[in-house]
Amino acid sequence: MNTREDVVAAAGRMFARYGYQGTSMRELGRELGLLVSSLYSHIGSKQDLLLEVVARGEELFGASVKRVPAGANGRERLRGLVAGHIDVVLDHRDEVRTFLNEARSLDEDHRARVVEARNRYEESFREAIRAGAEDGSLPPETDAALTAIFLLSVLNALDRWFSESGRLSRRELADAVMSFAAR
Amino acid sequence: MNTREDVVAAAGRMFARYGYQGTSMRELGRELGLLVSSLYSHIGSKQDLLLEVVARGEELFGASVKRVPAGANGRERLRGLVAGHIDVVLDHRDEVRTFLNEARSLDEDHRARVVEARNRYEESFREAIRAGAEDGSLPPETDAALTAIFLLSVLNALDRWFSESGRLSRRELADAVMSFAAR
DNA sequence: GTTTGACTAACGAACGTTCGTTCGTCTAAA
DNA sequence: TTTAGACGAACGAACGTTCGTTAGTCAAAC
Repeated sequence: MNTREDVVAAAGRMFARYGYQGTSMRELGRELGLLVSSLYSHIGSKQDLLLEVVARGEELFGASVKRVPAGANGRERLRGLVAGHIDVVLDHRDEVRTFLNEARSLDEDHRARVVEARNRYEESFREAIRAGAEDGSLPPETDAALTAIFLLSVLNALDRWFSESGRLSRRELADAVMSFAAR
Repeated sequence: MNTREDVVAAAGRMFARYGYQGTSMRELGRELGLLVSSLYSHIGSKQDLLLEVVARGEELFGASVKRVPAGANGRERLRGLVAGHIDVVLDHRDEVRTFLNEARSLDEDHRARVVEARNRYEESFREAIRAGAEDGSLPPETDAALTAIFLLSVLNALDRWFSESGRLSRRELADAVMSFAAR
């Protein structure tokens, strides 16, 4: 017997691996040992499923920002954002992948909401960098906009190569990412 | 009247925008003012179309590597690779996007070939970085593997934000990317 | 100078399959 | 006795592809 939670989780897994359009409801059912029609006891539509997975990704990043201590200096806040991002990406690969890659399959309104959430998130990086450049914890000439984009480019690509059993720990990875941004 | 070239170009455009699975042959036909069936006067199958677009992306990156002067020192070679990558990404957005994002829709053999091509390409970055660390043109402790990944993460994300009419020129962008690598 | 035949590009109908979704029914637990 | 979860059949629409056909072009053969 499956719960709604199982269905959403399996959808996340398959959306991340095969994409939204590449995932059929029949295959999703097979993943859970169910017939297609049985899925509709748990969910309203395939689009709802995507919406839910993407929303979870969105919330994970939002929660990560909130966890960064507000009192710290710019560099420490940026470090907190980087470490938080790493954790979110590696601990929730399916939701994050879907959030990052499959948002284009959302209807226009929801896609716009995702874009806005991403902008807000990126702004929190810019803000920390600007603060760091002013309080002296980061090089004063650091370009906040460009640095934020570069950092997020690196961070969002993580799950394509980073392995928990690899050469680097998460902490070492965060160090390496930070030393890219701040010198 | 359309040529085979028109069909491939339109396919690249649509694969880049909507994804392979998100592009129907009927919509591709509509883009060209043709009925679906007419497409098959020019191509063998939808998969062939993807294969061709991806192969073009592959060749563009391969050609870019060949354009880098072999005599230069490590840093200069890396700079050449970075500048070449920027040009390829921005001058051939459709093919590159399809090459980077839609390779998973290829059958296993061709996908494996793409992965191999990407590894070879990444290795040329690592090689230049290692050479630079040895010949003194880059900081001696530079981690070639990690730096290559970071650079390519940044470079591959370019077409999501870089605008030709924006604040940065391509040259300035290359400078910024290089200063990320070489610190 | 006309005819022939190969070739290209496009057509419209149809193929079998898969898609997401709906419906009424059954079963087992609450 | 109610109810939630799974079933199996069915829906119309869309999918990629194939088919036979047609109109137009161009060069060689007559």
